[in-house]
Amino acid sequence: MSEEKDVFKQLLDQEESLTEKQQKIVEAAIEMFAEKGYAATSTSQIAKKAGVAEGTIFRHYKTKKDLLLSIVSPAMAKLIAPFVIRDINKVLDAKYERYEDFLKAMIINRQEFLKDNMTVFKILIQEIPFHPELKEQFKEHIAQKIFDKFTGLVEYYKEKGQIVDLPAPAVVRFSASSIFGLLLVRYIFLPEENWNDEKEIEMTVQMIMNGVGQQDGR
Amino acid sequence: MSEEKDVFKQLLDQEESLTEKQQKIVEAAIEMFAEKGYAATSTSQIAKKAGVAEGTIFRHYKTKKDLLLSIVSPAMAKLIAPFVIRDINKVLDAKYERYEDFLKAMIINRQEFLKDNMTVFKILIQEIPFHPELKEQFKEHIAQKIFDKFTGLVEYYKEKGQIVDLPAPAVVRFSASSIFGLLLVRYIFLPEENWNDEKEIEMTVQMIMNGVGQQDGR
DNA sequence: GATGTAAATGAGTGATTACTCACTTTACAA
DNA sequence: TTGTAAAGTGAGTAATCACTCATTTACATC
Repeated sequence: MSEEKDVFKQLLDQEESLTEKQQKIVEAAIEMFAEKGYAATSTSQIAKKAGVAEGTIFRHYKTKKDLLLSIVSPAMAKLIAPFVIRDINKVLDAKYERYEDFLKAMIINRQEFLKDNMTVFKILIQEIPFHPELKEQFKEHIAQKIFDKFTGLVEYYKEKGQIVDLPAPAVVRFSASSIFGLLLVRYIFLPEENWNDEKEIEMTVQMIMNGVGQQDGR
Repeated sequence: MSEEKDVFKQLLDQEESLTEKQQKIVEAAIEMFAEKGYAATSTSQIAKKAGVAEGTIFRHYKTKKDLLLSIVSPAMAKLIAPFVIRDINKVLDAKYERYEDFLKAMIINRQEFLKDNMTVFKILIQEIPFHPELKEQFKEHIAQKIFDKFTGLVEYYKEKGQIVDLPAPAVVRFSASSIFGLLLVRYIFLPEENWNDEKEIEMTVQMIMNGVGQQDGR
C-alpha cells in the first residue's frame, strides 16, 4: 500500500506547488511532447512556447527527462485511482448488483478521466515503448493491478452466477478490449464525429454481456 | 486500385534489390527504431550496428526519414494484403459460410503476419503519432479500407441472418477490438507465457459470436 | 597495366542539443 | 533603505546530429 501513498503524495504535491512560470513550462511541454514526442522536442522549443528562458526549465527540473516524468507519473497514479480501494468488492456490491452496471459505470468514469487527461495520457502511451523505467512502472503498478482487480471482480460476478464458466483472464481481456476499442475510436481515431455516447456505451455493454453473460434459459 | 499497385510494386522492388550492406543497414535500423524510436536513433548508431560507414547510409537513402519510410511503407502494404481483393464477398462465400469461420481464419492469418513482421509493425505503431504523412497514409490506405471491407462483410453476414440487428460499424469495432486485444496481449504484453493459441482463438471467437451472433431460438 | 565506374569510407561541416553558470531582476524581511 | 534569497535570464559550452564530399577501394573491360 505504501507505493500508492507515495504516488498520491507526488500527485498532490505536484499540483499545489507550481509557480506561474513552472506551470507554463509544464503546459508547453505537455503540448509539444504529445505532438512531436519527447525525443524530437527540444528544451529550447519548450522554453520558447512557455515564454521563459531555457535556463528556467533547469531551475525547476534537473534534466529534460525529469520534466517528462513529472508529467506522466501523476497521470499514471490517476489511472489506477478507481482500482486502489482495498475492499472494492464490498463497495461495489452496495452499488452494482450486476456486472453490466459495473461495466457501464466504469466506462463512464474512464471517459471522464480521458476527457480531462487526454493529452497526458497520449504522451504516456507514446513514450512507454522508449523508456524502460516507464514501461516497468506501468507494468508493475498499473497494468498488473488493474488486471488483478478486474479479475477479482469477474470471479466475484461469476460466483453470483452472472458470468459463464470461462477463464477469468479471458473474460477480462475480452471486456477490456471492447472498452478500450470504444474509447480509442471515440477519442483518438474519430473524435470529430457526432457521438451518442450513451447509446454507444449501451451497445458495447450489451455485446459484452451477450458474449460472457450467463443467460437464464441458456 | 492504382495506389495498391504502387504500394505492391514498392514492396517487391524493395525486397529484390538490396545489397549486402544495404541489408545490414535496414536490419540495424529496424532493430534500433523499434527499441529507441526514430528520433532518438542516430545515423551514426545505425552505421555502427550495421558495420558500415555513416556515409554509406546516405549512399542508399537520401535522408534518415527515407530510411524509415523504406521500412514501414512496405509493412503497411502487407497489412492490407488480405483485404485488397475486389470481390472479396464472392471469394469468402466459397470458403467461409459463417462469420465465425471467417473470424477464425482472419485471426490466424493476422497472427502469421505478426509473427513475421512484429518488429516492423511495432515501429509503425510507434512512429505514426509523430509523422503526419504516415498517419495520413495509414488512415486513408489502411484503416479506412480495412474498416470498409470489414463493414461490408458484416453487412453480408447480417443479410445471411448470422448477425443481430446492430449497426455494422459497432459490430466491426467490437469484433476488431476483441481480436486486437487478443493479439496485443499475446504478442506484446505477455509474449513469454505458455499460450494455447487454438484455445484462445476459439474462446475469443465464441465470445464475439455470443455477443453479436444471431442465435436460433433467441 | 590503363581506364572508367560504382561502392564505400570517414573527416569535416554547420546546425542543433541539453545543460551550465555568471549575472540580473524580483520578492520579501528587517 | 539595505540586505539576502529566490527566481529568471541568456550567452556560452562540449557533445551530438544529419549530411556532404574528397578520397579510397573494388571491380569490369580493354
